[in-house]
Amino acid sequence: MSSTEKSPTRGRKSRTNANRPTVADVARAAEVSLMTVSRVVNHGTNVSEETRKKVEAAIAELGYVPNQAARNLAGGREVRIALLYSNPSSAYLSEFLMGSLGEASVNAAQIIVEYCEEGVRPADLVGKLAAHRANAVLLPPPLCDDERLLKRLQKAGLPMAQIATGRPSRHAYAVTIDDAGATEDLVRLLIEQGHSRIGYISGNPNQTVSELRQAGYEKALADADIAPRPDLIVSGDFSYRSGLQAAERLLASTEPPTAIVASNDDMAAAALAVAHRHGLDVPGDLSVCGFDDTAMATTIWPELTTIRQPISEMARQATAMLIADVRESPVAGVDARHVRLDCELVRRASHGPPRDMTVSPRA
Amino acid sequence: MSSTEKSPTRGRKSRTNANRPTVADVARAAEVSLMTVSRVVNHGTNVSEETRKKVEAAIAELGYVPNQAARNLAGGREVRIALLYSNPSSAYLSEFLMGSLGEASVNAAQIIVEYCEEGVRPADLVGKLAAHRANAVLLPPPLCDDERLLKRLQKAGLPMAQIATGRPSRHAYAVTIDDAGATEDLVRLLIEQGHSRIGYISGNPNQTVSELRQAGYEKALADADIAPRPDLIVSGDFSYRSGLQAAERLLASTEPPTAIVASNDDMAAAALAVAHRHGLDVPGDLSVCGFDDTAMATTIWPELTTIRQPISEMARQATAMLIADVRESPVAGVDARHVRLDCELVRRASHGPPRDMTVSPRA
DNA sequence: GCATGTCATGTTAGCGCTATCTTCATGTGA
DNA sequence: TCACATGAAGATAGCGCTAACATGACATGC
Repeated sequence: MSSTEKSPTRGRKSRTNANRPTVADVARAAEVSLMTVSRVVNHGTNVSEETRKKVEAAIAELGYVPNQAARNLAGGREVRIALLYSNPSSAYLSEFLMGSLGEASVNAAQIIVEYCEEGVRPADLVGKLAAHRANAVLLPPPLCDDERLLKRLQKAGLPMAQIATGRPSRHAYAVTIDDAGATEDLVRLLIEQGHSRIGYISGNPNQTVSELRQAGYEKALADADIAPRPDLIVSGDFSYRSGLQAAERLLASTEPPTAIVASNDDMAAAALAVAHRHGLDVPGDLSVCGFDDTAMATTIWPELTTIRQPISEMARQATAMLIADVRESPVAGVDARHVRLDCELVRRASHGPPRDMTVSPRA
Repeated sequence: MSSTEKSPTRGRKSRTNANRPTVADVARAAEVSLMTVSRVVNHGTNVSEETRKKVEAAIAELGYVPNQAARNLAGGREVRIALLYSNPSSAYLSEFLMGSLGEASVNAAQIIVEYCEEGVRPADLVGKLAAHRANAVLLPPPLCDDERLLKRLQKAGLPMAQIATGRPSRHAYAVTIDDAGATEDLVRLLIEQGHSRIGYISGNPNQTVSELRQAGYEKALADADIAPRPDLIVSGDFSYRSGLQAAERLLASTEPPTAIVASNDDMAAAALAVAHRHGLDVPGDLSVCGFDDTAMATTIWPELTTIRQPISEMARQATAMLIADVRESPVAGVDARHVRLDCELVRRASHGPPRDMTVSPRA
């Protein structure tokens, strides 16, 4: 029942958090007032260069680190960002979290991870968010495309950020990549290597990026005057399983493709497995490309040629936007901003010229 | 420059956090004092049943949620747990994070995710932790087995928790499973189905669980009076890549195994891929089993028979232990507690009786 | 009956920080 | 010259909560 029994500094010490230096300590050391220290630590306006240096020296010497709890209390602007997820693709999620948690940690914001079932009622969800005191929401795919959810969150006045959506909302922040362009690049690469029968495995139609990626594929073909063949476009849903089926169908064709572009890495990995099961050499007999550059891409063999999507960076930026919104702009929701990040074509070992090309290149 | 210009409630409102109800509001509504509300919200000792009900009703009515920042400030016991990771196996990490973040969120603790390179100097690391004001450390594998790191953290007086280690330290909390027993069960299952040539792909020797799992394999063989064959034990390092090589070696044997037990799912998946490349049917020609039951196990085809390791629950419990330590026990480090959780053999489609057994069972 | 204990509750004083107001020195232009 | 803006500080008052102590109402034992 008693813990501070033998503590030499009763009462006092037991409440203080491991007697860490406080602003007061720094102020004393630097021979300035409390507020001056606070000003230096924060924006740093209205402080003379000389004073700032003194304070900074004192901070360094004492190893002062601001107490975030006190800051939040005094400032009244605690940032609690709910990360809603429904797609348990662990590779995506963990990379996402790395970016988001990193940014949150730097800015002393809280990330609350909330699993959101497929058919959850948006109203219930909003209630839950309130209970968690969330004041911003992070929406990775596929939730970023859920219109009802977006509308509900907007109505609740919560700033939100869509990550990797194909259709950024006017009422939300959004961080995207050029899905169409990236896919186009990938397909163009294959065409340049001599492929003309290029199969495509599309993504889940409930994610808006699926359309964009497919459009990129079609555009690349059109630009090269290759007539699109409907039998070379097979629908998947981003799962490995669906990739297996899709690849089987593509390879069962009477005139099978010499390359398969899958709209994510999981399905590309599945296509690879199917190719091997059919006794095909990759990339000798069949080139296979993916999208995302998740861990899977370098896990499997041969390593996948794919599009590197900067998931972690996207999460980081989205988180930063929300933090800025909550901390600064009280008129949230109107001046939403959309950001598009670059992505990169990563050439690895799963693609190459088609077999007939290696015999007589440039046919 | 000015934001509260037209605000009807100057000064006052701009500082308060979206005028949420506070203890004072609840106290007023319930007609009791501030402290009584606090007591109800916390431990709840020394409050009459009648009063408690009144307060709880008021809390429910107003939708009061305690302000954690204020609590931490007043209580002086902010919990900041550093999660050190070096193994970027995303499947593991994201499941781990789910458990840990969930528990942390419920208990209003902070999780700080810190990437820790292979050869980082423990001294530097401790410095970094101090800068983050971390007051507890979570150590997933393989860091949980780094003796130098453990020693250094202990010296720094930081309570720590090892997750999935084979060698719990006296100075740390630990959450483990019965790695040896689980592997034994798996191998026994194969033996019961008629296998006797069972290959084994071991894990990274820098993780203590590797030994335990292999010991389980050997024990199961010994119990069944099957002479161990050194050529059936191949070393891997938990990576898919190493699994490919190991499986190739096993299958290249003059008398190849009829089953392969890999000490994790990634390597089992690799073994599966190699089997397919060799034209072997799984499980018809070869049974393949894994360990962990990560997303990989159900992603690939056929789905993997494996050991389900409750990663998320392990992370949750470890986090809970650390929170309890920081919040309550000031004599940390001595009364460390170790917990062992149950794990489960998950029978899926990648195992079955060996081919010759299907012809003449019970040979 | 009075000292003493126990329980339910109230009062007070901060936790460490920042918003806001105030002060005091400097410019600046009429 | 003085009113007035501007910049660089300091003083003060809380943010919402809880630890520690104080109070008052009973029950207990001698």
